[in-house]
Amino acid sequence: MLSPYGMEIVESCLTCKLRADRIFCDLPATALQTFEGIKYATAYPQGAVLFVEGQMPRGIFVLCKGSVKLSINSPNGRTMIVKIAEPGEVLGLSATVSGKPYEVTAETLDPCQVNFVKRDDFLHFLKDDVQACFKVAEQLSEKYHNACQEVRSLGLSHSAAEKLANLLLEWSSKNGESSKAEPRLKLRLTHEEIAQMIGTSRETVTRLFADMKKHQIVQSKGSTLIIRNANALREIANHN
Amino acid sequence: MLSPYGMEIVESCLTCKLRADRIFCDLPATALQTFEGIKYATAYPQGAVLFVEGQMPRGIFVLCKGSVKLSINSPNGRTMIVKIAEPGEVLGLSATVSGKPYEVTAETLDPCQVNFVKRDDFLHFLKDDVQACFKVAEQLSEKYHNACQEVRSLGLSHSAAEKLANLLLEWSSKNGESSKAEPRLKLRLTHEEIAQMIGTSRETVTRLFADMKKHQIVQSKGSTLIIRNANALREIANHN
DNA sequence: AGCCGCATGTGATGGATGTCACAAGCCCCG
DNA sequence: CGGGGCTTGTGACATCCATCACATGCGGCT
Repeated sequence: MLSPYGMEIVESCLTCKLRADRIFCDLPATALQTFEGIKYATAYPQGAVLFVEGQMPRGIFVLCKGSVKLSINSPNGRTMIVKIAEPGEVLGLSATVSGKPYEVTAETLDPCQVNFVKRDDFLHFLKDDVQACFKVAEQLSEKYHNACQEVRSLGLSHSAAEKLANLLLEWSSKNGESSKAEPRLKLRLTHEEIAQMIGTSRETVTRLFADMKKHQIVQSKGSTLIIRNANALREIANHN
Repeated sequence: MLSPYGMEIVESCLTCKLRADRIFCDLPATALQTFEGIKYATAYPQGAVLFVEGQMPRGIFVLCKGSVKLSINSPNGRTMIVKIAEPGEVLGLSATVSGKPYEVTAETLDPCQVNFVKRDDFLHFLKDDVQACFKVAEQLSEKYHNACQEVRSLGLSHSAAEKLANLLLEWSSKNGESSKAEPRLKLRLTHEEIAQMIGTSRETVTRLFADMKKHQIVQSKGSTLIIRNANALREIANHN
């Protein structure tokens, strides 16, 4: 079966093969059954906006497939990318729980498959199921943890180089390449977007990459980046 | 009855007069009873460190009286104040839930009264009580919300003036003075600490205050600050 | 009163980086 | 193959701010 955007749809959370390794999907069968009843399986094309910061919360979006850009925007057009969400992450959770407006804007980077649950349904679900409720607390802790990392990176480093190095190290640790001598990673974002992730300008990012290439710290092959000197990167990341 | 640091101790959460308006204290009697059984009422002098970022979580600290400075520190001695916690706030919550190290360092600014609950006890408590668990989710949402504000302020503003203006407006909105024509607020922090809150240097804060005084935007009387021109402040806060 | 320690005020200076302006490269598509 | 649109690369320049180095002020303690 194919979805509108050429994706295979995972029919049910009960049979989803990805269940075991997902934070929110490994509830006991009974809870999952209830969840089945209130969720809407949906699909979005690339570039779709799930919600905008400031909107009152309509509900949660469980990301099953694809990736979603979470950003914070200012009225004057500046934008800061907070995170690229991957499958398993629950979007709009904190706003849905607290009833306050969404904190961030969520926009799909790929075609995405998403399970949507209306706020009321979700709150009832939580109040009937301690386990689910606890899972939510865990997810929120995770989100808070990430936000703290963000604050740390933004607040404690003076140079843009430091932040970029940190970002690269973080990325390479996420895809399991960090243990290798010369980790590789696919750059899925433009310089512009990377700049928005570390709160600097596009030109600065370009120049930093140029510098790093000159100093043999990284090397790029098409859209893959090879880290040739991880120690030097770590050096930069921990100040100067 | 007087505690070691000259504070009156609130004996029991059941009779605490502050209960109604506190997020975590208004559970039903039965739950509160259980909570009574696992909490340790403790008191700390000014300058005490409740926990340090990076430590494995020992449990939660419910702040009943006093205020606590939450900060993020870098190995190179730089420090960033994330928040000044007030009574009712639960500290170390997200780390305790997730089992990851504390994200921040908590240090008392006054003599403080604190209810401590060990991690294991707390987790069992949560798993037995949906309501408490939901409260925790709400608190965590709140924390996440604050962290997002922090990211917004750090990431989306270019000038230190902007951040300082934002901070002052936030403070004046918190103590209910913001509606007045000339809101007043007590400055309980030094310029150094204010600088750490907005991620800039002490000298810059001093200079910014001097500027604002010169332009009749604020005026200081001892340790109280009077905002004479809130609109000008808002102007500064929303860019430049 | 006088002194010490901390908080605040202020000038000089250099460095990092935002911004503007434009060149060059790359990719998609007709 | 050629052109338009996005991305990347690069120079020149102004600006903001961290940093250093003192001066001043203020409160408490002896």
